[in-house]
Amino acid sequence: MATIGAVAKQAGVSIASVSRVVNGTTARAETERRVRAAIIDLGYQPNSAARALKVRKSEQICLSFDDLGNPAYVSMTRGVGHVLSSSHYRLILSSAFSSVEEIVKHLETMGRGFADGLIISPIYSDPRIASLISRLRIPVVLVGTLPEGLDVDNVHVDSASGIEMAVEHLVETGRTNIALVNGPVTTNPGRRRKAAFERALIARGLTLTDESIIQADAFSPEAGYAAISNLKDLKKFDAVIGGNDQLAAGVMKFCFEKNIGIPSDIALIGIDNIDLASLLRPTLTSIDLRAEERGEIAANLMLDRLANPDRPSKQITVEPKLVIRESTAS
Amino acid sequence: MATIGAVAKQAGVSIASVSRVVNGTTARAETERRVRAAIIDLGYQPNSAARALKVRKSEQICLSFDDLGNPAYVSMTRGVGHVLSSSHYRLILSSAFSSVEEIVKHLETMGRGFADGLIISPIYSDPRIASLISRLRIPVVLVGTLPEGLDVDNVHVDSASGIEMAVEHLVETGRTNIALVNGPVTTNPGRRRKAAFERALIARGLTLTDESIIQADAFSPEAGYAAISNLKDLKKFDAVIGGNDQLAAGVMKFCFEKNIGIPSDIALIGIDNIDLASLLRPTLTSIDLRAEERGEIAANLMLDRLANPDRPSKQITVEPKLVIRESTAS
DNA sequence: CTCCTAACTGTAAACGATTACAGTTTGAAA
DNA sequence: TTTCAAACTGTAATCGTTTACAGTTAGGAG
Repeated sequence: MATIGAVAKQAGVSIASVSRVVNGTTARAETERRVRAAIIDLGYQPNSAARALKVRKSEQICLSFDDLGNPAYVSMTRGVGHVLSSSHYRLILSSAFSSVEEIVKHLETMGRGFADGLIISPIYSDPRIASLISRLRIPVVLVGTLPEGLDVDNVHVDSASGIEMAVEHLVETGRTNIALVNGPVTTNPGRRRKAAFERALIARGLTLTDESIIQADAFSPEAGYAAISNLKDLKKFDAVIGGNDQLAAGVMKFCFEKNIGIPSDIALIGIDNIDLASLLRPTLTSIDLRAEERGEIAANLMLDRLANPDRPSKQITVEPKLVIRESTAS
Repeated sequence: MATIGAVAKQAGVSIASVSRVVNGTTARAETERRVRAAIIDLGYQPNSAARALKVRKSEQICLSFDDLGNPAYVSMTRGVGHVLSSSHYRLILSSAFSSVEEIVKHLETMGRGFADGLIISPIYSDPRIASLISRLRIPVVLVGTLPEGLDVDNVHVDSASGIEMAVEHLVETGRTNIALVNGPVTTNPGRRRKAAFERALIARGLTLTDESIIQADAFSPEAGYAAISNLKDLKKFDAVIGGNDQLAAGVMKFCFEKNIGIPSDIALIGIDNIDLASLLRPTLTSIDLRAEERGEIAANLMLDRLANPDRPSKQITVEPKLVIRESTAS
């Protein structure tokens, strides 16, 4: 494996000159020609560890989230990737955490100069996570609910207002008994959507009982199906909001099997507006949380912060958007 | 930012001793105690670039593929992640390539000691890709069709036999006029599925005309919908095979809108058996290409190769599995 | 108490790049 | 031809680790 020294020798110049040619600083035409020839000759590739050690930069930005299986995160990744591809930073992903421990382990390796910036969207809210993030010496952009007292760039979607829109829309289309099939309350989205749902129902004087919130143990179709199956009497509701589209898809599957008509017997709304929403039958009304856009914003915040390390941190809020489809027709 | 030297000073030992404690070599109990105390005191984290430079290892394995939007790759990632999480290697992902140029750029950075191993699943077959891979000095596991003359570890699913199964199943359930809504033929899967489809039809003496293969320009529901919309006379077919489940979902959507019954008028089969298949209505019969399992196999091949660099390369073939659902009922 | 081995520890040389700084060339102007 | 500034080039220090090697220490055996 050729090093810069080998190239220098082959070209008959100093390693400083090779370095300058590689990094685009000025050099005499003849020098440059010889260096380039030697580089091709030897198949030289600069060693990135050595470079990173010297310049204290890895040219990498890490995007991490908890659940690659959720298409909303895939959209977010697309947004981030799109913005970063026109910068000189490489995007690397780190995902599929199964536990808070893994997140912690991951955050620790972030402290080792492994990336120049971290865009993170944690769904679990554990005090350790906030504390580790605050100790990180690299810029962090947090996508999602900002933990108390953490001062980093943040992009956040007003999911409470999304729930609000969903309830509003259901009421407008004549529904009054609304249930929420919620994701785990150990997660931020789970907790916040639950709270927002309760507020929205109370604000309108709608019935809210213990049974109005049905807890699923994951944000997946299977979990949605299982959760709704456990419900004694689905018929007493005329509308269901899924904690996300996948949960809603599980509910829809159950209703189909039990011959419960959507939207005739029960209206159904999902959250995230992933591709699946328009493929289901009936097509699924959904609250679009603009994941791709949030990814773009996060990436831009990161680039801005990297270029300008001392600016005060920014918090950006994105407004959700109601996408009406068949599952809530009157 | 604390370095090993600062820790050594604080603990009153040499940097060699600190290094030994950190890396788990033997040390006197008292030494170890003092070093650990200093580490916690200073919040020391070893610099990974310096370590990588010295030991010529990054402890990272890179997984790259072209389309994160395809849930099959997400499954594959899960398989890889699962295996790697019990090793000391970190998994990093690199995806969302929009062009062969980007893949090439990416492969070049792989040559810089950025990862210790590369698991790659390229869908485009470009001679440059094969040539770059063969020049890489790190172990490579290729998931998918192995380019001519490239001698690396490989895991490959016999998709021809999958198509075979699909046709067989359709014939058994009484269909004889079968169309394929294929993904782009600029991709390996697109090309191979087309060829396998033609062979299967010819082998059975079934009608195969120019119209039997409908080319979509991506492996997405929208592309499937668009492709099938362009077809003059869908009615002359009694079965459609989608190049993947997402293409099939697009076809299903179209059929629903045009009041074409599935499976009554047309039987439909997808490929990949992603979650979506069981959420659609009717549920979608699909050829399971065992993406998660292929990911596991690939990761194990990689670990094995890393432990044993000189063994001859292995090629492993996975058999697809037909999952029968409603969309092909007689 | 002396000796000896085993266990530990420290010194210093790498790893492969970047970059001040000082020295050398170049070429136009006088 | 000489002069001088601008442009280029080379030397050597440095980034933060690991590790061979040599030196030290500990503690049991004699």
